Amino acid sequence: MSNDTCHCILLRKATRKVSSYYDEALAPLGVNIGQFSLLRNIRRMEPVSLTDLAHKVELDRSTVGRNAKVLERMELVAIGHGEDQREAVLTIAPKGREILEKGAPLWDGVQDDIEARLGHEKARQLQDLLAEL
Amino acid sequence: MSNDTCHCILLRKATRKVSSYYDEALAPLGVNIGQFSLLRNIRRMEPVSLTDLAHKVELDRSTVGRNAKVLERMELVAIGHGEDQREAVLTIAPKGREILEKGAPLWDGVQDDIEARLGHEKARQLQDLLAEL
DNA sequence: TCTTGATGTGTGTATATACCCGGATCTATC
DNA sequence: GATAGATCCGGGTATATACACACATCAAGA
Repeated sequence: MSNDTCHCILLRKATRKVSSYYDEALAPLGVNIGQFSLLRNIRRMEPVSLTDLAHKVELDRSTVGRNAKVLERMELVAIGHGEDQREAVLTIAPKGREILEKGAPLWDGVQDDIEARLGHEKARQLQDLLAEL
Repeated sequence: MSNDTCHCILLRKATRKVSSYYDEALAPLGVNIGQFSLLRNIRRMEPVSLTDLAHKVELDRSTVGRNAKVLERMELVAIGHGEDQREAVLTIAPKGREILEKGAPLWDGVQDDIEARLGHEKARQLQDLLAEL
């Protein structure tokens, strides 16, 4: 019984499902929604340190560090050093900008699909509820 | 902009947050919410094969297999063979039943907290919305 | 300047998750 | 009864995520 009403489990299922929608749409570009979103955050803050970025996206620093490394290997992001030699400074690489441009309409498509399915009212409700958790 | 309205990213954030609520509550028992929930599902279906369990919890078979292995190492679950020699059959071990009993009130606590914070109305709304995704 | 404490990373470890592939077993068909 | 196709699992590989610990660097004070 309880498994069907567990807020956590239901959230996880929904997250896996919705993630796959975005992942499928972005697949032609070779990135998943987590990477695409991280890329967008980096663009908005670049040049940005791992710590600042991690704070922004509300993920552990080490997690962001490892995710960033994947983006670096894909040549979507450049990881350099700031004046403070401790800082790893992230900037978007040319290929990364390309992905951002090509990915925008794909992301829009999924976003629109979801809102169309739920309706604007419910989509808004959902976001409000998630923020209250 | 878009990162703040991406259904997927917001879902992920909410999921991580809510997971931590349950994880903290269950921490004294040494299990997390994913393990506890899996345990509950196994109890409900035991003896159950990996494939059937995976189908039930909507996770990949290999994922469930690996998660089950962790539970086996913790001695919460026993993994044996059915008549069909291919099947890995899961059953709850004595320690597992203990965890299930002790965990129930802890799980209830978190569940109640969340519903108290949101209110029954919104809690219900949330679950309905998640199901529509 | 030297020491100390704070800050920023990277790595080790562990779980969660998915996809793919290979090996074992079962089943149906001939 | 033997073979072909279906089914089940395990392991390899890759990303995502967190926590703890060690190392490097910086900044402030003696």
